[in-house]
This record gives sequence, C-alpha cells and structure tokens, in this order.
Amino acid sequence: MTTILVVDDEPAILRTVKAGLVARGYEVQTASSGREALFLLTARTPDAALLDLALGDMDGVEICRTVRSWSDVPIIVLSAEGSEHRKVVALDEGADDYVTKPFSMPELLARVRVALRRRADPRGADDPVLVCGGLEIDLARHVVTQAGVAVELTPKEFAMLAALARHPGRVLTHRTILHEVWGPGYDTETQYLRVYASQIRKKLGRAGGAMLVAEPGIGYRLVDPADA
Amino acid sequence: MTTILVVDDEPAILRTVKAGLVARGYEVQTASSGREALFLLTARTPDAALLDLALGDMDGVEICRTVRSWSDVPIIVLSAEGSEHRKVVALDEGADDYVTKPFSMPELLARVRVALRRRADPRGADDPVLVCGGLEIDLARHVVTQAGVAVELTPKEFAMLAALARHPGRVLTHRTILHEVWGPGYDTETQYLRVYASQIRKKLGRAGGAMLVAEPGIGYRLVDPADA
DNA sequence: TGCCGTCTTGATCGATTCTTGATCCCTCCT
DNA sequence: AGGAGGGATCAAGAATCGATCAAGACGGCA
Repeated sequence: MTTILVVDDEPAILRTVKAGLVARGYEVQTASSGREALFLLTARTPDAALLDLALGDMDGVEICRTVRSWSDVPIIVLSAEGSEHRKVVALDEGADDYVTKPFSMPELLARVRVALRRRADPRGADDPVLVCGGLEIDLARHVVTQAGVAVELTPKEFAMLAALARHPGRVLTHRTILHEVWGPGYDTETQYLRVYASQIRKKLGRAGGAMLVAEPGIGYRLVDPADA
Repeated sequence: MTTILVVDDEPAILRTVKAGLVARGYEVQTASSGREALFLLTARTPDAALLDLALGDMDGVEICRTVRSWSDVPIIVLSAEGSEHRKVVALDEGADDYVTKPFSMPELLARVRVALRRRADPRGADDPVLVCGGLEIDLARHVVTQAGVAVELTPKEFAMLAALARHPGRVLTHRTILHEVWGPGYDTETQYLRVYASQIRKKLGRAGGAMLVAEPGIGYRLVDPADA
C-alpha cells in the first residue's frame, strides 16, 4: 500500500486533496501543523508528502530542511504564494516539486506519480542507519548507539553528529555544518561548533570522542578508527 | 562539468535559456528538432534535458517515451500549452517536471538543480582532485597526499599550494597568489610568499620541494617533474 | 506560573598559525 | 671583484583558533 502524507492547515484543502488521492487508491495520512507533520514523517514513514508552505507553527521550508537531514522522501510543496523567491528557496532546501494553488487535481496526481516513480526504481532502499566506528546513527528515530548502548544527545548535538556521519572521514567546513544544522544566517557562528563538538565528545566518552577531530581553519570531520 | 541539453524550435527561447544556464556555469548543448535531440541524448549523454513539447518533426511526448526506454536522464518539459491533459500525459510518459511558458529563469534554474540533485549522490562520489607529479590535492577535503601519504599543511600553506596546482606548470605572479590566498590589500607582501614557499618545500621533502620553483622578479610555479 | 532541559553567549586557557625582522645566499651587472 | 636586487631560511612575538567551563536566555511542559 502506498501512503501519502498531506499537510495543510486549511481543512477544506485537506479534504479535497485527500479525496482525490483516496479515489486513486492511495492510503492518506493528514496533518495540519508542522509538528504533527514531522511526527508522522518519522513515525509512519509515508511514501511521499504534500506540504503546504504556510502552516501555523513552522515554515514549510524549515520542514523541508529538517526532513532532508534524515530522509529522501519525495516532497511536493503546495502553496498559494506564487512568489518566485519562495519557490527557489523551497526547491533548494529539498522540495522535489512546487505546485501553486489553485491547482488541478489530475496534474497534482500526475506529479505525485512522478515523485513515486523515482522512489520506486532506485538502487536498493537505503538503510537509514549510518555506521562509523562503533557508532550507529539512526536518522529517522534520532537515536545514537555506541557499542550497543544508547547515547543521549540533544537535537542540535544529534544534527551535528549526523551531518558529519553522512560523509565519514571527510572534512566538512564550518560553513557547511552551520548551514546544515542551524540553517542559513549562522555561517559565522563557529563558536557554536566548538561548544557542541566539546559536548558531543564528552558524551561519546574517551574512545568515541577521539573520532570527532577538528581541522584547524577548515572545519571538522568524523573519522572511523578502523581506517586511516 | 555538468551538461544540459536544451531543445526548442524557437531560436529566441533557445538563446535565452542557454544564456541563463551558461551564466550558472553549466555546459549547454542545443537542439531545435526531435531528431537532433535524440542524437545528442545518445551521443553526448547530457546530465539533464530541457525539452519543448512543440517541435517540428516529433512530438515531445514521443521523445520522452523513446528516451525513457533506455535512459533515466532527468527531463524537464517546457511548454506554452497549459493544457492539463498534455501535462498529465507528458509526466506519465517519463518527464520529471513540466514548466509552463512564460517561465521565470530563477525558477527554472531551481528546478534544474532539483533534477540534477537526484542524480548526484551515489556513494563513491570522488571529489575533484588536482594532480601534479606525485602530489594529489583534494580541494573538498582539504587534504594533500604525496605518493599516497598525507602531508600536514596549515590553511595558508594549503591555499597557496592549491592556487599553484590549479595551473600546473604555469607561472603565477606574486600579486596573483597574494590576492588569491590573502585577499585584496596584500599585493606587495612578497615576503609572505617566500616564507610559505619555504615551509611548503620543507613539508614536501626533497623531491616534492623541488617542484615549487621561483621565477625571479615574476612569481612562482609548480612544475610536474614528468614534463619539461 | 515555575521547573527543567536546551541553546546561546562570554571568559579563559593552551596550542597553533601568522606576521615580521634579521641574516645569509645566489645571480646578474658594471 | 664588488655591489644591488631578489630569494631562502630561521626564529620570536603577535594574532588567531580551538577546547572547555559556566552563567544567563529561551522555550516547552506540568
């Protein structure tokens, strides 16, 4: 069964879209707030998401960025705003498509099929668990275990570790990490990185902490003690 | 180099779109007929294609279908027709996106980035590496290896070596190097260059150090011992 | 409202890197 | 042969960067 998550704060839109999708045989989940959407995306892992940009509690672009940090689920943005700049930002932050309201249902359905088609054929469904040394990082569940035991990390700590673990052994620049964890506008706050690197090391203990190394003047990297 | 194929039978559109893509650093191929488009798609395998639906000799949808039988190259359809039915057909026949003319260039570029992004992430993606003699300079990782072993360089040392390695064998003037590594306002501090050239030579050892040669009164160059 | 965990910010300390000046060397020119 | 100009090297002080601690600021939740 293919499941689609629909997120919108207008009940009327929610009903209409849901009806159209159900008629085509999809299973549909609905959410009317950003929090709810993020919860369903982690807990139920739908096959695609239709996301309104204007939600009460969160900006749609922010949701895109958050979701993209752990999942490749196709996201189609639905928005009443035709603003070109918004479109560009949303697409660059991870949205796969952008449809302007009012939209035609057949077109939306066709774009959903495109999104699902991409997801269907690819190279083996990705295991969303990153492994590096004794560390296992479950991106969807936001859980880190080290040698089998869970490590308690705050959201920002987790995000930073995950960003580094996504490119094991590789240096990520300060800018890159800040942009990925804190979003745009924090590009120069390198002090955050020092603080969080320090806390992560402390929580990972002696052996684990040594995996997170600073590259002076450049950034940080997470090394697997097994290689090099 | 990322290559985009643009197919349209109106020269004006072709020029406009090409200019926008080239300005963003893409390589652009153009075609004004279906036959030409199919030829380039097989012969040159671009990284993505922008395809007008209304061509003289073939229907755009037909091209989509044909291409899809052997290739997953991302296809973005550009069309003056807003007909909902055409959109649905094109999307179902293999198009990844459908943009209606007139379109905004920034939005089109964003959608191109979305299409390319999908194609991008296979794991073993190697970074572009500059090679000169036994030296390998990985710009993305900020890592230099010499005959396979890593060389520890400070940021400025790395920047200077990278600047020279970008143009192997060619002389870069003092001004050029200073401008590239230290930024504007240091154009006359040629003493810095002597100090850093010295340190780089020391770290590269006997054979490697000989590759960094001074051109008295002009600047420095990095020579590959293999040639000249 | 008050509590609690998280995030931000400032201060301090140690280490590395950058800058700068002194000294020696080589080459070219007269 | 001697001097001038440019280059190489060394070493010490200055500036920067990173690690860590700790004190507010902020926001969610009971």
